[in-house]
Amino acid sequence: MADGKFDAFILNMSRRDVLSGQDLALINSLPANLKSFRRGEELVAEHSRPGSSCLLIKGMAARAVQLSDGRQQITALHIPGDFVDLHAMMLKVMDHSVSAITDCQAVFVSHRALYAAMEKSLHLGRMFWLSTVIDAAMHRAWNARIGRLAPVARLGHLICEMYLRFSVVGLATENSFGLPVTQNELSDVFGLSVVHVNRAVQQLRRTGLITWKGTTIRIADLDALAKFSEFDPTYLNLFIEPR
Amino acid sequence: MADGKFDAFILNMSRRDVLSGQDLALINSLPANLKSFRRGEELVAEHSRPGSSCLLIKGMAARAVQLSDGRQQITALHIPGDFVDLHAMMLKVMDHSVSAITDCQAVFVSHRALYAAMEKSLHLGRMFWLSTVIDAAMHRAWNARIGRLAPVARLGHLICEMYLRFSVVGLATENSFGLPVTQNELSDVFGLSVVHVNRAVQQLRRTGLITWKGTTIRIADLDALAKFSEFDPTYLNLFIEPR
DNA sequence: CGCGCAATTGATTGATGTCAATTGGAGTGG
DNA sequence: CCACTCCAATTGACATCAATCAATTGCGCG
Repeated sequence: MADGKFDAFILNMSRRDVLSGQDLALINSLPANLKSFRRGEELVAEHSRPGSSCLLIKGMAARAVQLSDGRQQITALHIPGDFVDLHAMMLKVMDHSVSAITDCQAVFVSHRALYAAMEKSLHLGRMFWLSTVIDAAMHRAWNARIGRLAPVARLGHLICEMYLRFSVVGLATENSFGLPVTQNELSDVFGLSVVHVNRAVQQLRRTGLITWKGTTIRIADLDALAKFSEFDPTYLNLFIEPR
Repeated sequence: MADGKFDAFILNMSRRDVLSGQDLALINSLPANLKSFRRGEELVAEHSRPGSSCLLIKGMAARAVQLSDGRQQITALHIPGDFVDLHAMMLKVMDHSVSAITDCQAVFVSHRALYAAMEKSLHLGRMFWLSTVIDAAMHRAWNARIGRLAPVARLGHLICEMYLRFSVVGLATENSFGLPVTQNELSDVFGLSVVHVNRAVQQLRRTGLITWKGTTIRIADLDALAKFSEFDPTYLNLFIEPR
């Protein structure tokens, strides 16, 4: 324990509720099986029945729903500290896959160990529940983004979200962060063609609201970007509440 | 208790796991505050902090994310037996609203009572968790639908989903069910214009895969419709598993 | 230096939104 | 039972948006 594997997850949860010493100890003593993945590799396969759930430690991963003709929709982007696959504990059979967007590291915790920890602390159990319910809230926001926002606004909205999420786990500076996602992957996030994503990126650059060079995004004016993109951070649940 | 308010919810859960006698008793003894709503009324307001969660008994309701200019995206459609707002228990602040699509009835159960029941049965707590995690899986499927399916396929996909869900709670016949949702509401579900929804409806009718008169939809060939619409029911979790 | 992937561009086709009527059907009052 | 109203469904014409196709450019890395 205290080897830091769970630090980012703890940061994440601590932004939403106070964790007791017992909760922290239980988390840190979870048996964690560290694995590394190369960009493009699958962490969890669609239709599989995982016996353990993965928590991302390093790099980025995506959940994707696959279509029969090979197209896919990315339904979530995950960053260090996200307990990505807690859903599998209740769902039993994966309705989607999780794969590495960059080289990444994740720890796998068996469902047996998670059940045991939850029995010792009902509150910790609720924290796990909370984590999946925030995922659901993000799914809703992504739905609205795809369904109702113009392409440029979709981009701005995602940038606001990712900036805040990276900030929580200490991976953003005052006004910039790294987003190692290709435009092709973004096209699967936004339900657009690659070409159109590219045009949206350029259009967003022209607004002057952001600078985007390589994988580094610098936000010139977060409030203005949020307004421009109809971004309301409520769904990220970044407030401490007893839960 | 045993007044039937929770029957549809129990049907729903029983299709996913075995409920013990204790679980059933706990559910049926939950203090339930019945309320009626007229079409268009709000059951739960965006940004509110509900102290209780609602379970739909009769009629249909929709979750919707609102945009500043009045547009909205419907992120879920709910039918009798759906414990619609369990999410609020963990989220504390609503990131979306729930409103009546038809006249409807719902019971409200206080979070205090739900916490108490969950303390008596960890398994029941997991059933509540499961319910929200299935919602998340549906959100993912809806994401893929909006992002990657053609308008006609989106319609077919929704029809498959609603048919199965209505079947579970005994509200569908062998091959038909009632879907009291206007094309205008469907446009907010699919992220399309009303006009285009109308054209998609007609196009789907022309395939002969369904008949749709008034609010009644008859499915001529479910397998063919599912194939046509890239519908894979995995995400609905319609299998019994110990959870 | 050259390979390979990602980003970018232009031209074109096809899909979807918008606008403006019109039709159809259920319910209401006379 | 008929006229009227309201709302949902439908239609056609047209403008826009976004996908597709086909290169080309730019950049990181061996």
